[in-house]
Amino acid sequence: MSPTIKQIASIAKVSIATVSRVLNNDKRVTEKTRKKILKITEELNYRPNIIARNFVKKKSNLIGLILPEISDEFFTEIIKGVDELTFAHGYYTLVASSHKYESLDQEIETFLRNGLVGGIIILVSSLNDKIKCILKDSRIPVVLISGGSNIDGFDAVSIENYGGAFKMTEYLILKRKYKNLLHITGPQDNDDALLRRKGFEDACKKYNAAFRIEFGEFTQESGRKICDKLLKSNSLPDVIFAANDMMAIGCYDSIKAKGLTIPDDISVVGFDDVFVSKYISPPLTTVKVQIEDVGKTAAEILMRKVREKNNHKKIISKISTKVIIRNS
Amino acid sequence: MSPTIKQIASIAKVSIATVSRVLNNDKRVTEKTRKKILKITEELNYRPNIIARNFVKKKSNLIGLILPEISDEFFTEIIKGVDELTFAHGYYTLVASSHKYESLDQEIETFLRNGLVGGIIILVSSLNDKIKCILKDSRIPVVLISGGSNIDGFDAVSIENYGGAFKMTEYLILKRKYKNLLHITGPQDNDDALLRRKGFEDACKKYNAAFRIEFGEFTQESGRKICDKLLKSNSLPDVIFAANDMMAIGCYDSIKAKGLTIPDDISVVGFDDVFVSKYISPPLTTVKVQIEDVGKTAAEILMRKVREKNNHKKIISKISTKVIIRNS
DNA sequence: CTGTTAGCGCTTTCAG
DNA sequence: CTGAAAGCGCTAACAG
Repeated sequence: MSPTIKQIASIAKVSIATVSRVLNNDKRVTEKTRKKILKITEELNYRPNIIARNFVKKKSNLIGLILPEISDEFFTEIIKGVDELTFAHGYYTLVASSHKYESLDQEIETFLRNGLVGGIIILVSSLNDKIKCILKDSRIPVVLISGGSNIDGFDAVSIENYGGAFKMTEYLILKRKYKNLLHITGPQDNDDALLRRKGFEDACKKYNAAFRIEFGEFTQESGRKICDKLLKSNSLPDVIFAANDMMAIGCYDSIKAKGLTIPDDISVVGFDDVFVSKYISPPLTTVKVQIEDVGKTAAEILMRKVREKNNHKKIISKISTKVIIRNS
Repeated sequence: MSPTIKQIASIAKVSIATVSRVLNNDKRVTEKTRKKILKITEELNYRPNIIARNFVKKKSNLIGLILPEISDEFFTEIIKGVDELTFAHGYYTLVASSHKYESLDQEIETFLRNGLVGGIIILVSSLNDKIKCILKDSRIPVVLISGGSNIDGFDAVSIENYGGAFKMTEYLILKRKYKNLLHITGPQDNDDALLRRKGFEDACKKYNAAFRIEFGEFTQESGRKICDKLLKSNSLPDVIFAANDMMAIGCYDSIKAKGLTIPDDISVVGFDDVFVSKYISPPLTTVKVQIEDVGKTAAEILMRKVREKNNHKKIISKISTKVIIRNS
């Protein structure tokens, strides 16, 4: 068995309370006994039982990170950002994919109440009422990573979706002189997709450009399919603005398969700036999102909430975006 | 406060033992009381306190996954593989980057003994004696994800590094008729790098091909630098076999900057088959590693060990590799 | 079938 | 400054 404070106490011939005090840097111990106890813990290579400690203190040094799935780069960056920050605060990160939302609400509820974690970060593409309701009376702090709309009353960090899409569209119309634009949006219940679309539409309207919308799924495959269909028709837009890079890459596949060239025959731009975007040919013009910052910021907010139990001020943070001009 | 079994017991007018029994599917409870208690737990929306449960049972439904860092795709895939499998077994995954190995051994030791996790998966590039020693007398199961050499006495999963490199080299010599090869290896204390290099060398020797080695760091930057230096010299090899794709991409950067073309002027191949490899131009010929399987297999082994406490047979699993021929 | 009770390892009053 | 003792929520003998 691992040594316990009881054993240490008996060896040091003091009470367990004293040992506990030393371990918790309580000042009320003579330097002499402190030294003695420290020496013994050292020799026995003692590690406090965190479970026991968490149990009695009714708090946890774990934070939960619930993701819809752990698949692409986007999630890695978030995990990384969260882990870095929480680790620096002495917390561990429990990563749980909500496994295709089979029962996101159940999973959230369990996490909220089983005492395992002291706080929780949830990445949701959209917030339904049921989840809102569950979250509302959570006793542990919750931070949302979300599209950005519809997060009334929650701490959240989101991407500057609207602004990024607007800026990109502005660039396409004003600098590139495109007059006929097409936007491939993401899943219709996805907040990020919604806001990017709105940014696109508003910019088009503002500058009187012709535009239309196609409905994708944020996957490479869906981008390819939509583009295939498009190329068969006889009304090509000047540019395809895909709501994420993966769909843009799907468009690349389709366009190249047809023997057309980007951007001469048709231009394609994306959103996210995933790793591959600068390596594909031609390098993809896109809206850069510093995703690691999303995770980091969410963790920062959460850590603050966990510390300052009484701080109930809602924090909403927006991670800015930037148009990256390459050659597509 | 969240409801406890005590409250449920008092409402149901039974003892806490009975409540505990129905919660743990103990048969020794009448259907009637079981129903009654279940109804109450339902109404109160009771969730057992996992910390308390783990504490008294002296086991944990958490498994720890220690990574050197959470940066690239390689780690995402592993996290994904591990999470999927453990989740299916009712376990959660604690992801901890060992944060640039500041003190990997300390971190491992803490994990091993603080009671938090019931098992642990460690990704190490090489195993030093100190870590081995710590691992040797662990009371919880440990599975290593490692290069493959030097893992005597541990459960481990590794990549078929040697075989993959050998196959690739064979292909380069036999099919592509290259006579003068160069290998950029990885960090010198990295087992994966070591074995890939050995596979390369042995194949070259077997077929009497000329070869030399350059020393990289597994980073894109190091690949670029080495290649820059190489292109300035007057002894170009027919092909550069980089020990991973990122260095191969670095070579691409260097070669393209010089205005040379791949593979006509010089060929480049890699190892890993990361996501971007098929998108760069020209698509990279490489050795594919099914990395998700690495995580999944490690988790599988760990789950088995956690279940069958008495099973002390060591399991070593090797994930196979495959040469992917593209156009580089 | 059900209740009583001890105790997991630790923190935290409360006395001394 | 130090010790005794209670108790966190739950499980698991042990009695009945």
